Amino acid sequence: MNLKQLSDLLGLSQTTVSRALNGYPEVAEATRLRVETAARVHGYIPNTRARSLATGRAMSIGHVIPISTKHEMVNPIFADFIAGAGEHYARAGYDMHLIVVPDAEEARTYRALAARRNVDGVIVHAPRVHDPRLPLLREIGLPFVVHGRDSGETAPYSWLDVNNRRAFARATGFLLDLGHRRIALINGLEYMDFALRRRDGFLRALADRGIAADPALMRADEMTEPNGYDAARAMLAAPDPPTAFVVSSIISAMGVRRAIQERGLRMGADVSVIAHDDELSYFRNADGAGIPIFTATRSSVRQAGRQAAEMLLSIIEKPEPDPLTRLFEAELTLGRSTGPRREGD
Amino acid sequence: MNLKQLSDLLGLSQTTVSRALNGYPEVAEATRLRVETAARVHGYIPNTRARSLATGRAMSIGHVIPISTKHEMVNPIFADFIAGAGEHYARAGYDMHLIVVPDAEEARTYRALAARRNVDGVIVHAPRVHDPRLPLLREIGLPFVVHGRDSGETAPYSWLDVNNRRAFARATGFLLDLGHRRIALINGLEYMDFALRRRDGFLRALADRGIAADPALMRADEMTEPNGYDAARAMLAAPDPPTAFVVSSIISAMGVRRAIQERGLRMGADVSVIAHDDELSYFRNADGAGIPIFTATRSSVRQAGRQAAEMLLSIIEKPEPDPLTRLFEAELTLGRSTGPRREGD
DNA sequence: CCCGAATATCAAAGCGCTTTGACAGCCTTG
DNA sequence: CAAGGCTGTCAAAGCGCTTTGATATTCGGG
Repeated sequence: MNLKQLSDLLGLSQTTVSRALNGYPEVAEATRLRVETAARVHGYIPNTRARSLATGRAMSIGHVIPISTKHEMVNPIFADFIAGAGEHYARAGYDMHLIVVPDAEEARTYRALAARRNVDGVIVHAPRVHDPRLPLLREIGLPFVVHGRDSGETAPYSWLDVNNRRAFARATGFLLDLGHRRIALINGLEYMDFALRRRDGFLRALADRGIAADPALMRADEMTEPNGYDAARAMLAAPDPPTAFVVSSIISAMGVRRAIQERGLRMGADVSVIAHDDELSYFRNADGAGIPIFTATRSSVRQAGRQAAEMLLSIIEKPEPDPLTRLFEAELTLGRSTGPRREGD
Repeated sequence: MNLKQLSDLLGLSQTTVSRALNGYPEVAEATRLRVETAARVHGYIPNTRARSLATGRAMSIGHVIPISTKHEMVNPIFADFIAGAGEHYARAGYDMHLIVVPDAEEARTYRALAARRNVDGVIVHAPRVHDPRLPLLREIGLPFVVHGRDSGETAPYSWLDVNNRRAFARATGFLLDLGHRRIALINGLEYMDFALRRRDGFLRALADRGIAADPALMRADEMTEPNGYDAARAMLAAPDPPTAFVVSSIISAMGVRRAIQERGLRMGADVSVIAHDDELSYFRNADGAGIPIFTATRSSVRQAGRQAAEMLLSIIEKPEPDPLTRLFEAELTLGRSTGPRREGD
């Protein structure tokens, strides 16, 4: 069933039917009603491609997820972010287009994306420092919103991000308040912008108390469970082990917990851990009773997805001269993984 | 730069330019070369929407990911599967379209998807038993490949799946060989088809040795770390605890391991665990030395994604009367989480 | 040297929709 | 009652591409 068939059926012109369906004012209310019921009855739904060819709007948003060719990893927060964004798109009548880009072919892929005009804008995931995608997208003229920020980028752009620096400074400060002095940082890869900010926050909190950071207690790697385990195990086995950990992800924190337990120590009593919790659906940070397992800096990545979608659509639908930005504060939620430094440590 | 501009520039008709670019034989080789270089130089890339309006092919595949409204969870294997599929699409010149569907609105969403004609086919994720999506898609006439199977579906359809029944039977058999008799199953939600098959395999292996299954040792739930922990903890605290676990996911297995350690037991020595390993990029089942942590039934979900994409494209490009099916055998890889039953248990 | 086949190119129709500009018909208003 | 303003509807152009059917051009063979 296409527009022509429907309008023939109704004895109206395609123009009138199209207008009726798209809510234009110049069609009589009685006609609109007649058209709408006919459309419903016959299951008429406009062909997206024809429509977007005519309007110039693709009604589709691209999500560009970089696959690090080195590690072949997909960011685990990606699925939840997508789910959040998808909710908003569905409401707004947009489609979601996924573009999996090996970092080697970024430029080519983006140019093709823009030329082929099948998305109205993109969400940029996992920005690095001096991320080449931002100037590229600007040059191409494709609207975009970045999930995260790029400290290396000087020109303004739209982004939303959690206050990573503040969150990690607070987490570290909290551990210092508990008396800890040997605090380790298990971070993500530090060419990722968020990881750099977290590191900054960590270092700043230490510096504020006049404590020198120990490079042996800082590790940056892909945020997997085994990596968390390996890092923590090595540190705990060293001569002057940490009494507390700040960890960039719940996933690596699970590895840290394993290393702690394996050493016969109790998390929360002997060793404290604060993790960053993105509220991933498969790692709800809560025990059966709903009490958080990890003390955590918390910020829902799913919620971020919803907001990113909302921002991008608003930019596309009515472009503003100034870019949109949104900064979330992470909550610091108390769980059972932190406690005062034990005497003698 | 569009086709008209390019052909004007070259002094050729749009027809010739289009044919030259699309590899039709009726254009002189010299002309083709001239056209191709001009296209490259001026960065001409055909507008997808116009092209697919003309050809009737969307050059786009939909991935329908159900969001269980109850749990608001996104299947964690989804990201890796997508990454694998994405690789193949990129090679074949297809786009990937994501459709996040709350299970309540399935029918409506699919019908709209088909009517709007913006995908040439879909991959169905996470089939349930008697999944309504299969008959629906067949009725609509949209080509599809199911990742997994639907035991409740009698009509033939294209699918690819891992031999879950066999894998879990082997895993259980292996534990029986090691002398274990009290073996627990920590499964996924059993309205999911894969979970049901795993359960079957588990039960069959027990039955083959004449061992009665103990309902107290069987649990089906969302495969999260806390759920694995809760289930294992409860079982280990009961009067006649299991000496081994078969677990449907590496993620819940991490919870099981936690419960074991917390009880002061050693995984692999006091209690054995076999997990199903989808080779998720963030949960590589290996320690620093590359030795698997968990003994596991292993099958790469990323590889499955690649294959699913390949199957679907082949179905779309040259439809066969019979559906395509592909069954993988999971490897049973020995890690350090299994060992013989201890005396006296 | 002409004819017919093969080769290279083209004009135009069509994909299904939106949107512009025009046009009937009707109602006010002076 | 004519002029002018609304209303509701329409025909047709256009979005950028592919593809059909036709038309030049070339070439070898009789």
